[in-house]
Amino acid sequence: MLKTQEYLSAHGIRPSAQRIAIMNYLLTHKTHPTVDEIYTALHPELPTLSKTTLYNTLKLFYDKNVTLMLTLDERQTRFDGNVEPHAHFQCNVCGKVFDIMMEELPELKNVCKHKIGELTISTIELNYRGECASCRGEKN
Amino acid sequence: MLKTQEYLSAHGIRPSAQRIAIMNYLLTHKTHPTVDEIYTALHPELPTLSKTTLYNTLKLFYDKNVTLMLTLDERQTRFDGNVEPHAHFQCNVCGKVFDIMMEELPELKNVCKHKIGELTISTIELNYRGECASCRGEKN
DNA sequence: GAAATTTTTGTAATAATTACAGAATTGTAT
DNA sequence: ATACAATTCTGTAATTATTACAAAAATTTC
Repeated sequence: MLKTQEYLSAHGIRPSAQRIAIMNYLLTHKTHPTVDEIYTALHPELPTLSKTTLYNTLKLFYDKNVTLMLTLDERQTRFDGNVEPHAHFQCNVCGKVFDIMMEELPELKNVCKHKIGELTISTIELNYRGECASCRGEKN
Repeated sequence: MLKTQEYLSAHGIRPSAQRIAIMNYLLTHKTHPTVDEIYTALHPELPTLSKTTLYNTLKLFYDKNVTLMLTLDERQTRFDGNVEPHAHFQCNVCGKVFDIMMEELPELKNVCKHKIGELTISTIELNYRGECASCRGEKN
């Protein structure tokens, strides 16, 4: 818990109880949760937490670069506390999202620059979709 | 107009007047329009077109692989009639979306397969974000 | 310890998307 | 051509993620 607090401070985020709990949840759950999932999970611990606070906090985390916002589904935004360069794979069947570590991701910036030039790239998002191992296995 | 009709038929889509108009719009406007933008643009031509038809049709096009659905913004889905392998760049400032042709995109499937294996990849989506040439130029 | 600032909360508003059921259109068989 | 069946289209209403806003609570500053 102390670690999370320092992590927030180091990124210029005042570590309130709510913020620590939310950040901690994101750091310990690599499931790319939606706002609703986070809200439900934190409810026992923080019964007074409001959705507005959750939205505000996640926006703050995003602005301070400690959280990614993923627009994998068209309806709900998902959040990711892992800000290392990596791609995502979402299964069409079960909907689960998997991390794919990919050191070569930053190199893709050059491919884009080479094609267009003149522009400044701040982020890259690489999303795969298909059928995951366990859903594929359930076919037989 | 005849071309679009054949294109739809070739993909197993019955070419109604609405469908032709919508597909035609997507093929001639590479701006990655939202549902609202398509609706407004087609209104003079098809005053009775309903939003529901538009949603249903775009879903159909997506299922039949003649249209991409882009989840670049978290709120609105955007649509793209260009199904050739390409990436997208969205400007943080003006919001415009640019195509980045990229033949090497299918190769990225192998990178993912190599890391995880066992899974089936159906689509790849690569999104860049940053500042476009003209917005960058307006700084001075 | 009081005032000022920041954070949190709850409610209400907004807006994209979907559900649904009837109307219109199109295709098919006699 | 006509009748019937299937498909497509339409408008309205419901759903739901997100945002706006203003007051309450907590924290910081002096």
